[in-house]
Amino acid sequence: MKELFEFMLRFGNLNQQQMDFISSKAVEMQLPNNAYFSEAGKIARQVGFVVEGIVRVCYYSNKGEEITKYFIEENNLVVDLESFDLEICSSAYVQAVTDCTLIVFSKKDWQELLQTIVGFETIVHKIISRALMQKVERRSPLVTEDATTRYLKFMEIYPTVVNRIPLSYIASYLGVTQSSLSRIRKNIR
Amino acid sequence: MKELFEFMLRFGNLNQQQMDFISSKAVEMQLPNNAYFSEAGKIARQVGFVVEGIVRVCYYSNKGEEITKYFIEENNLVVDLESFDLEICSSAYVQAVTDCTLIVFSKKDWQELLQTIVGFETIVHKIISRALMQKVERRSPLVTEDATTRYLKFMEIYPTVVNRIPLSYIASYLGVTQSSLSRIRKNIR
DNA sequence: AACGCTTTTTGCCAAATGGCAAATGATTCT
DNA sequence: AGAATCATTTGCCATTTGGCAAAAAGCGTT
Repeated sequence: MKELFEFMLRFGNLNQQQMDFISSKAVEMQLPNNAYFSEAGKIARQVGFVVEGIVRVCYYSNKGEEITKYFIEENNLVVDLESFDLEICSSAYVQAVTDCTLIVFSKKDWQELLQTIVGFETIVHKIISRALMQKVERRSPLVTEDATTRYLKFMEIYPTVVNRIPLSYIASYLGVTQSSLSRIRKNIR
Repeated sequence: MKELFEFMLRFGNLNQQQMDFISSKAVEMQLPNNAYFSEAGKIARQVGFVVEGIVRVCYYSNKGEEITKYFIEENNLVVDLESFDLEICSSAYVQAVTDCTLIVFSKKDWQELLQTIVGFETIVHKIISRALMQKVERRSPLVTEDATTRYLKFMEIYPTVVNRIPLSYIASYLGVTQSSLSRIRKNIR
Protein backbone atom coordinates (compact mmCIF):
# COMPACT_ATOMS: atom_id res chain seq x y z
CA MET A 1 0.00 0.00 0.00
CA LYS A 2 2.85 2.34 0.75
CA GLU A 3 3.73 2.57 -2.92
CA LEU A 4 0.17 3.41 -3.87
CA PHE A 5 -0.05 6.36 -1.52
CA GLU A 6 3.40 7.61 -2.38
CA PHE A 7 2.18 7.61 -5.94
CA MET A 8 -1.14 9.30 -5.29
CA LEU A 9 0.33 11.96 -3.03
CA ARG A 10 2.46 13.19 -5.90
CA PHE A 11 -0.76 14.39 -7.50
CA GLY A 12 -2.56 15.94 -4.54
CA ASN A 13 -3.16 15.71 -0.81
CA LEU A 14 -4.92 13.04 1.20
CA ASN A 15 -5.26 12.95 4.98
CA GLN A 16 -4.86 9.83 7.08
CA GLN A 17 -8.58 9.20 7.35
CA GLN A 18 -8.97 9.38 3.59
CA MET A 19 -6.07 7.02 3.05
CA ASP A 20 -7.54 4.58 5.54
CA PHE A 21 -10.79 4.66 3.65
CA ILE A 22 -8.98 3.97 0.40
CA SER A 23 -7.06 1.13 2.06
CA SER A 24 -10.29 -0.42 3.26
CA LYS A 25 -11.41 -0.85 -0.34
CA ALA A 26 -8.11 -2.08 -1.72
CA VAL A 27 -7.44 -5.71 -2.48
CA GLU A 28 -3.98 -7.07 -3.16
CA MET A 29 -3.82 -9.54 -5.99
CA GLN A 30 -1.19 -11.72 -7.64
CA LEU A 31 -1.34 -11.85 -11.42
CA PRO A 32 0.99 -14.53 -12.78
CA ASN A 33 2.92 -14.07 -16.00
CA ASN A 34 0.65 -14.26 -19.07
CA ALA A 35 -2.58 -14.01 -17.07
CA TYR A 36 -5.15 -11.46 -18.16
CA PHE A 37 -6.24 -8.54 -16.04
CA SER A 38 -9.03 -7.76 -18.48
CA GLU A 39 -10.03 -9.15 -21.84
CA ALA A 40 -11.38 -8.08 -25.19
CA GLY A 41 -15.11 -8.57 -25.46
CA LYS A 42 -15.63 -7.98 -21.78
CA ILE A 43 -16.31 -4.84 -19.81
CA ALA A 44 -13.54 -3.65 -17.52
CA ARG A 45 -14.79 -3.54 -13.95
CA GLN A 46 -11.60 -2.97 -12.02
CA VAL A 47 -8.97 -0.34 -11.47
CA GLY A 48 -5.54 -1.70 -10.68
CA PHE A 49 -2.24 -0.33 -9.48
CA VAL A 50 0.95 -2.14 -10.42
CA VAL A 51 3.05 -2.67 -7.32
CA GLU A 52 5.46 -5.10 -8.89
CA GLY A 53 5.84 -6.38 -12.44
CA ILE A 54 4.95 -5.30 -15.95
CA VAL A 55 1.63 -5.38 -17.75
CA ARG A 56 0.89 -4.79 -21.39
CA VAL A 57 -2.17 -3.81 -23.38
CA CYS A 58 -2.50 -5.64 -26.67
CA TYR A 59 -4.93 -6.65 -29.37
CA TYR A 60 -5.03 -8.70 -32.54
CA SER A 61 -5.07 -7.34 -36.07
CA ASN A 62 -7.30 -8.69 -38.79
CA LYS A 63 -4.33 -10.75 -39.94
CA GLY A 64 -4.08 -12.35 -36.54
CA GLU A 65 -0.92 -10.53 -35.58
CA GLU A 66 -0.58 -9.64 -31.97
CA ILE A 67 -0.02 -5.93 -31.44
CA THR A 68 1.16 -4.43 -28.19
CA LYS A 69 -0.25 -0.96 -27.64
CA TYR A 70 1.84 -0.14 -24.62
CA PHE A 71 3.43 -1.42 -21.47
CA ILE A 72 2.58 -0.40 -17.93
CA GLU A 73 5.36 -0.54 -15.40
CA GLU A 74 5.51 -0.48 -11.64
CA ASN A 75 3.76 2.37 -9.87
CA ASN A 76 1.14 3.10 -12.43
CA LEU A 77 -2.59 2.66 -12.62
CA VAL A 78 -3.86 0.03 -15.00
CA VAL A 79 -7.41 0.43 -16.22
CA ASP A 80 -9.07 -0.05 -19.57
CA LEU A 81 -10.45 3.46 -19.45
CA GLU A 82 -12.87 3.51 -22.34
CA SER A 83 -14.42 0.24 -21.31
CA PHE A 84 -14.47 1.13 -17.63
CA ASP A 85 -15.94 4.62 -18.06
CA LEU A 86 -18.41 3.97 -20.82
CA GLU A 87 -19.24 0.38 -19.91
CA ILE A 88 -18.65 -0.83 -23.42
CA CYS A 89 -16.88 -4.00 -24.41
CA SER A 90 -13.17 -3.63 -24.67
CA SER A 91 -11.26 -4.45 -27.81
CA ALA A 92 -8.01 -5.06 -26.00
CA TYR A 93 -6.41 -7.48 -23.63
CA VAL A 94 -4.57 -6.37 -20.54
CA GLN A 95 -2.03 -9.02 -19.74
CA ALA A 96 0.79 -9.61 -17.28
CA VAL A 97 4.14 -10.01 -19.00
CA THR A 98 5.94 -10.82 -15.78
CA ASP A 99 4.57 -12.11 -12.50
CA CYS A 100 2.77 -9.13 -11.03
CA THR A 101 1.48 -7.85 -7.74
CA LEU A 102 -1.45 -5.50 -8.12
CA ILE A 103 -3.72 -3.56 -5.84
CA VAL A 104 -7.23 -3.58 -7.24
CA PHE A 105 -10.47 -1.75 -6.62
CA SER A 106 -13.87 -2.82 -7.86
CA LYS A 107 -15.76 -0.31 -9.93
CA LYS A 108 -18.36 0.12 -7.20
CA ASP A 109 -15.75 0.86 -4.53
CA TRP A 110 -13.80 3.11 -6.86
CA GLN A 111 -16.88 5.20 -7.58
CA GLU A 112 -17.60 5.42 -3.89
CA LEU A 113 -14.09 6.72 -3.30
CA LEU A 114 -14.52 9.27 -6.07
CA GLN A 115 -17.78 10.51 -4.61
CA THR A 116 -16.76 10.48 -0.97
CA ILE A 117 -13.24 11.82 -0.89
CA VAL A 118 -13.01 15.50 -1.70
CA GLY A 119 -10.27 16.09 -4.23
CA PHE A 120 -9.89 12.44 -5.14
CA GLU A 121 -11.49 12.94 -8.52
CA THR A 122 -8.98 15.66 -9.29
CA ILE A 123 -6.09 13.43 -8.25
CA VAL A 124 -7.34 10.57 -10.38
CA HIS A 125 -7.86 12.82 -13.37
CA LYS A 126 -4.33 14.13 -13.06
CA ILE A 127 -2.96 10.62 -12.89
CA ILE A 128 -4.94 9.51 -15.89
CA SER A 129 -4.13 12.56 -17.98
CA ARG A 130 -0.48 12.17 -17.27
CA ALA A 131 -0.55 8.50 -18.19
CA LEU A 132 -2.40 9.19 -21.42
CA MET A 133 -0.04 11.98 -22.36
CA GLN A 134 2.85 9.68 -21.71
CA LYS A 135 1.39 7.07 -24.03
CA VAL A 136 1.07 9.63 -26.80
CA GLU A 137 4.58 10.91 -26.20
CA ARG A 138 5.98 7.43 -26.29
CA ARG A 139 4.18 6.42 -29.43
CA SER A 140 4.61 9.41 -31.69
CA PRO A 141 8.40 9.28 -32.02
CA LEU A 142 8.22 5.69 -33.16
CA VAL A 143 6.14 6.03 -36.28
CA THR A 144 8.58 8.10 -38.21
CA GLU A 145 11.77 6.24 -37.49
CA ASP A 146 13.36 3.16 -38.98
CA ALA A 147 13.37 -0.04 -36.98
CA THR A 148 16.78 0.41 -35.39
CA THR A 149 16.00 3.90 -34.19
CA ARG A 150 12.67 2.72 -32.86
CA TYR A 151 14.42 0.09 -30.80
CA LEU A 152 16.97 2.58 -29.49
CA LYS A 153 14.17 4.91 -28.49
CA PHE A 154 12.32 2.05 -26.91
CA MET A 155 15.28 1.43 -24.66
CA GLU A 156 15.23 5.06 -23.59
CA ILE A 157 11.50 5.17 -23.11
CA TYR A 158 11.14 1.89 -21.23
CA PRO A 159 14.55 1.37 -19.62
CA THR A 160 13.02 -0.72 -16.86
CA VAL A 161 11.24 -2.99 -19.30
CA VAL A 162 13.68 -3.91 -22.07
CA ASN A 163 15.48 -6.72 -20.32
CA ARG A 164 12.61 -8.22 -18.38
CA ILE A 165 10.28 -9.32 -21.16
CA PRO A 166 10.53 -11.50 -24.27
CA LEU A 167 11.77 -10.01 -27.50
CA SER A 168 8.52 -10.91 -29.22
CA TYR A 169 6.54 -8.45 -27.11
CA ILE A 170 8.93 -5.65 -27.89
CA ALA A 171 8.73 -6.52 -31.57
CA SER A 172 4.95 -6.40 -31.43
CA TYR A 173 5.16 -2.99 -29.79
CA LEU A 174 7.64 -1.60 -32.28
CA GLY A 175 5.92 -2.99 -35.35
CA VAL A 176 8.90 -5.06 -36.37
CA THR A 177 9.18 -8.81 -36.87
CA GLN A 178 11.01 -10.84 -34.25
CA SER A 179 13.66 -11.75 -36.77
CA SER A 180 14.35 -8.17 -37.66
CA LEU A 181 14.49 -7.13 -34.04
CA SER A 182 16.88 -9.94 -33.31
CA ARG A 183 19.18 -8.74 -36.08
CA ILE A 184 18.90 -5.17 -34.89
CA ARG A 185 19.93 -6.18 -31.40
CA LYS A 186 22.93 -7.95 -32.78
CA ASN A 187 24.04 -4.96 -34.80
CA ILE A 188 23.75 -2.55 -31.91
CA ARG A 189 26.36 -4.12 -29.70
CA MET B 1 -20.04 30.07 -29.48
CA LYS B 2 -22.94 27.77 -30.25
CA GLU B 3 -20.56 25.01 -31.34
CA LEU B 4 -18.52 25.32 -28.18
CA PHE B 5 -21.51 24.83 -25.91
CA GLU B 6 -22.94 22.02 -27.99
CA PHE B 7 -19.59 20.38 -27.57
CA MET B 8 -19.27 20.96 -23.83
CA LEU B 9 -22.82 19.90 -23.07
CA ARG B 10 -22.06 16.46 -24.46
CA PHE B 11 -19.83 15.97 -21.43
CA GLY B 12 -21.98 17.43 -18.64
CA ASN B 13 -24.52 20.08 -17.76
CA LEU B 14 -24.18 23.84 -17.68
CA ASN B 15 -26.96 26.32 -16.93
CA GLN B 16 -27.49 29.57 -18.78
CA GLN B 17 -25.72 31.67 -16.18
CA GLN B 18 -22.66 29.44 -16.31
CA MET B 19 -22.60 29.58 -20.09
CA ASP B 20 -22.87 33.34 -20.03
CA PHE B 21 -19.90 33.45 -17.69
CA ILE B 22 -17.90 31.24 -20.02
CA SER B 23 -18.90 33.41 -22.97
CA SER B 24 -17.72 36.50 -21.17
CA LYS B 25 -14.21 35.09 -21.08
CA ALA B 26 -14.12 33.75 -24.62
CA VAL B 27 -12.34 35.52 -27.44
CA GLU B 28 -12.83 34.63 -31.07
CA MET B 29 -9.65 34.56 -33.08
CA GLN B 30 -8.64 34.00 -36.69
CA LEU B 31 -5.56 31.88 -37.21
CA PRO B 32 -4.45 31.93 -40.84
CA ASN B 33 -2.98 28.89 -42.56
CA ASN B 34 0.56 28.10 -41.32
CA ALA B 35 0.35 30.45 -38.34
CA TYR B 36 1.33 29.11 -34.94
CA PHE B 37 -1.06 28.83 -32.04
CA SER B 38 1.82 27.96 -29.72
CA GLU B 39 5.49 27.30 -30.26
CA ALA B 40 8.29 25.09 -29.04
CA GLY B 41 10.41 26.80 -26.42
CA LYS B 42 7.51 28.82 -25.13
CA ILE B 43 4.97 28.11 -22.45
CA ALA B 44 1.42 27.55 -23.60
CA ARG B 45 -0.86 30.12 -22.02
CA GLN B 46 -4.07 29.59 -23.90
CA VAL B 47 -6.80 27.05 -24.33
CA GLY B 48 -8.44 27.05 -27.73
CA PHE B 49 -11.46 25.51 -29.34
CA VAL B 50 -11.42 24.86 -33.08
CA VAL B 51 -14.61 26.25 -34.59
CA GLU B 52 -13.47 25.98 -38.18
CA GLY B 53 -10.34 24.57 -39.76
CA ILE B 54 -7.62 22.08 -38.91
CA VAL B 55 -4.65 22.42 -36.60
CA ARG B 56 -1.69 20.12 -36.19
CA VAL B 57 0.88 19.50 -33.49
CA CYS B 58 4.37 18.91 -34.80
CA TYR B 59 8.02 18.97 -33.89
CA TYR B 60 11.41 18.53 -35.51
CA SER B 61 13.64 15.49 -35.18
CA ASN B 62 17.38 15.71 -34.62
CA LYS B 63 17.76 15.19 -38.38
CA GLY B 64 15.62 18.23 -39.01
CA GLU B 65 12.68 16.26 -40.29
CA GLU B 66 9.31 17.67 -39.49
CA ILE B 67 7.11 15.23 -37.64
CA THR B 68 3.38 15.67 -37.19
CA LYS B 69 2.17 14.18 -33.93
CA TYR B 70 -1.52 14.59 -34.64
CA PHE B 71 -4.19 16.72 -36.20
CA ILE B 72 -7.01 18.48 -34.41
CA GLU B 73 -10.20 18.98 -36.32
CA GLU B 74 -13.26 21.16 -35.85
CA ASN B 75 -15.03 20.97 -32.51
CA ASN B 76 -12.12 19.99 -30.38
CA LEU B 77 -10.08 21.69 -27.74
CA VAL B 78 -6.54 22.60 -28.64
CA VAL B 79 -4.13 23.02 -25.80
CA ASP B 80 -0.54 22.01 -25.25
CA LEU B 81 -1.43 20.22 -22.04
CA GLU B 82 1.91 19.46 -20.55
CA SER B 83 3.17 22.96 -21.12
CA PHE B 84 -0.07 24.57 -20.00
CA ASP B 85 -0.49 22.53 -16.82
CA LEU B 86 3.08 22.32 -15.67
CA GLU B 87 4.22 25.68 -17.02
CA ILE B 88 7.22 24.17 -18.72
CA CYS B 89 8.48 25.02 -22.16
CA SER B 90 6.84 23.08 -24.89
CA SER B 91 8.79 20.99 -27.35
CA ALA B 92 6.12 21.16 -29.99
CA TYR B 93 4.54 23.60 -32.38
CA VAL B 94 0.80 23.94 -32.71
CA GLN B 95 0.12 25.20 -36.18
CA ALA B 96 -2.87 25.94 -38.38
CA VAL B 97 -2.87 23.81 -41.52
CA THR B 98 -5.91 25.56 -42.97
CA ASP B 99 -7.31 28.96 -42.18
CA CYS B 100 -8.88 28.56 -38.77
CA THR B 101 -11.40 30.17 -36.50
CA LEU B 102 -10.73 29.54 -32.84
CA ILE B 103 -12.30 30.50 -29.56
CA VAL B 104 -9.58 31.10 -27.02
CA PHE B 105 -9.34 31.55 -23.26
CA SER B 106 -6.37 32.92 -21.39
CA LYS B 107 -4.91 30.72 -18.71
CA LYS B 108 -6.05 33.13 -16.02
CA ASP B 109 -9.64 33.16 -17.24
CA TRP B 110 -9.66 29.42 -17.78
CA GLN B 111 -8.55 28.82 -14.21
CA GLU B 112 -11.19 31.18 -12.97
CA LEU B 113 -13.80 29.21 -14.88
CA LEU B 114 -12.51 25.96 -13.42
CA GLN B 115 -12.68 27.33 -9.89
CA THR B 116 -15.98 29.11 -10.18
CA ILE B 117 -18.22 26.81 -12.15
CA VAL B 118 -19.21 23.70 -10.26
CA GLY B 119 -18.72 20.66 -12.42
CA PHE B 120 -16.66 22.47 -15.02
CA GLU B 121 -13.50 20.73 -13.96
CA THR B 122 -15.17 17.36 -14.45
CA ILE B 123 -16.40 18.34 -17.90
CA VAL B 124 -12.97 19.55 -18.93
CA HIS B 125 -11.31 16.40 -17.63
CA LYS B 126 -13.71 14.24 -19.57
CA ILE B 127 -13.03 16.21 -22.72
CA ILE B 128 -9.30 15.96 -22.26
CA SER B 129 -9.29 12.28 -21.37
CA ARG B 130 -11.36 11.49 -24.40
CA ALA B 131 -9.08 13.48 -26.66
CA LEU B 132 -5.98 11.83 -25.25
CA MET B 133 -7.47 8.38 -25.58
CA GLN B 134 -8.36 9.18 -29.15
CA LYS B 135 -4.79 10.18 -29.87
CA VAL B 136 -3.52 6.89 -28.49
CA GLU B 137 -6.13 4.92 -30.43
CA ARG B 138 -5.26 6.70 -33.61
CA ARG B 139 -1.54 6.23 -33.25
CA SER B 140 -1.21 2.65 -32.14
CA PRO B 141 -2.65 0.98 -35.25
CA LEU B 142 -0.19 2.85 -37.41
CA VAL B 143 3.08 1.60 -36.02
CA THR B 144 2.63 -1.98 -37.00
CA GLU B 145 1.34 -1.56 -40.53
CA ASP B 146 3.08 -1.00 -43.84
CA ALA B 147 2.84 2.39 -45.45
CA THR B 148 -0.15 1.64 -47.66
CA THR B 149 -2.19 0.29 -44.78
CA ARG B 150 -1.23 3.27 -42.67
CA TYR B 151 -2.56 5.60 -45.32
CA LEU B 152 -5.78 3.63 -45.67
CA LYS B 153 -6.25 3.77 -41.91
CA PHE B 154 -5.46 7.46 -41.94
CA MET B 155 -8.33 8.02 -44.32
CA GLU B 156 -10.66 6.19 -41.95
CA ILE B 157 -9.35 7.93 -38.87
CA TYR B 158 -9.28 11.44 -40.28
CA PRO B 159 -11.91 11.38 -43.04
CA THR B 160 -12.49 15.10 -42.69
CA VAL B 161 -8.83 15.92 -42.99
CA VAL B 162 -7.39 13.89 -45.87
CA ASN B 163 -8.39 16.13 -48.70
CA ARG B 164 -8.00 19.49 -47.05
CA ILE B 165 -4.31 19.52 -46.26
CA PRO B 166 -1.06 19.06 -48.20
CA LEU B 167 0.30 15.59 -48.78
CA SER B 168 3.51 16.50 -47.01
CA TYR B 169 1.74 16.91 -43.67
CA ILE B 170 0.10 13.53 -44.00
CA ALA B 171 3.44 11.99 -44.90
CA SER B 172 5.02 13.52 -41.83
CA TYR B 173 2.23 12.09 -39.71
CA LEU B 174 2.44 8.62 -41.21
CA GLY B 175 6.21 8.43 -41.11
CA VAL B 176 6.54 8.03 -44.88
CA THR B 177 8.35 10.17 -47.38
CA GLN B 178 6.33 12.42 -49.63
CA SER B 179 7.46 10.46 -52.65
CA SER B 180 6.33 7.17 -51.22
CA LEU B 181 3.00 8.58 -50.17
CA SER B 182 2.51 10.00 -53.61
CA ARG B 183 3.11 6.57 -55.14
CA ILE B 184 0.81 4.95 -52.60
CA ARG B 185 -1.97 7.34 -53.48
CA LYS B 186 -1.52 6.52 -57.13
CA ASN B 187 -1.72 2.79 -56.53
CA ILE B 188 -4.85 3.00 -54.45
CA ARG B 189 -7.13 4.40 -57.09
C1' DA C 1 22.09 -35.79 -18.78
C1' DA C 2 18.26 -36.11 -21.89
C1' DC C 3 13.83 -34.57 -23.45
C1' DG C 4 10.32 -31.41 -24.80
C1' DC C 5 8.98 -26.82 -25.29
C1' DT C 6 9.64 -22.01 -26.17
C1' DT C 7 12.47 -18.21 -27.58
C1' DT C 8 15.95 -16.33 -30.31
C1' DT C 9 19.06 -16.29 -34.12
C1' DT C 10 20.32 -16.96 -38.89
C1' DG C 11 20.20 -17.58 -44.07
C1' DC C 12 18.10 -16.78 -48.28
C1' DC C 13 15.43 -14.21 -51.32
C1' DA C 14 11.50 -11.04 -52.46
C1' DA C 15 9.08 -6.87 -51.62
C1' DA C 16 8.68 -2.32 -49.71
C1' DT C 17 10.55 2.01 -48.87
C1' DG C 18 14.02 5.71 -48.90
C1' DG C 19 17.26 9.03 -51.14
C1' DC C 20 18.15 11.94 -54.68
C1' DA C 21 17.26 14.58 -58.59
C1' DA C 22 14.56 15.98 -62.31
C1' DA C 23 10.01 16.78 -64.32
C1' DT C 24 5.51 18.19 -63.97
C1' DG C 25 1.72 20.68 -62.02
C1' DA C 26 -0.46 24.46 -59.10
C1' DT C 27 -0.65 28.78 -57.12
C1' DT C 28 0.49 33.48 -56.29
C1' DC C 29 2.32 37.82 -57.50
C1' DT C 30 3.60 41.27 -60.71
C1' DA D 1 0.75 36.14 -69.71
C1' DG D 2 5.11 35.27 -67.47
C1' DA D 3 8.04 34.59 -63.49
C1' DA D 4 8.77 32.78 -59.15
C1' DT D 5 7.59 29.68 -55.69
C1' DC D 6 5.87 25.67 -53.78
C1' DA D 7 3.70 20.99 -54.01
C1' DT D 8 3.44 16.68 -56.21
C1' DT D 9 4.87 13.01 -59.17
C1' DT D 10 8.19 10.03 -61.31
C1' DG D 11 12.56 7.33 -62.42
C1' DC D 12 16.47 4.99 -60.90
C1' DC D 13 18.96 2.47 -57.68
C1' DA D 14 20.47 1.31 -52.79
C1' DT D 15 18.93 -0.10 -48.43
C1' DT D 16 15.83 -1.87 -45.19
C1' DT D 17 12.62 -5.02 -43.76
C1' DG D 18 9.53 -9.05 -44.24
C1' DG D 19 8.45 -14.02 -45.06
C1' DC D 20 9.65 -18.45 -44.40
C1' DA D 21 12.06 -22.23 -42.64
C1' DA D 22 15.74 -24.25 -40.27
C1' DA D 23 19.20 -24.09 -36.69
C1' DA D 24 20.68 -22.81 -32.22
C1' DA D 25 20.10 -21.47 -27.56
C1' DG D 26 17.65 -21.32 -23.23
C1' DC D 27 14.66 -23.44 -19.58
C1' DG D 28 12.16 -26.42 -16.81
C1' DT D 29 11.07 -31.32 -15.87
C1' DT D 30 12.10 -35.85 -15.22
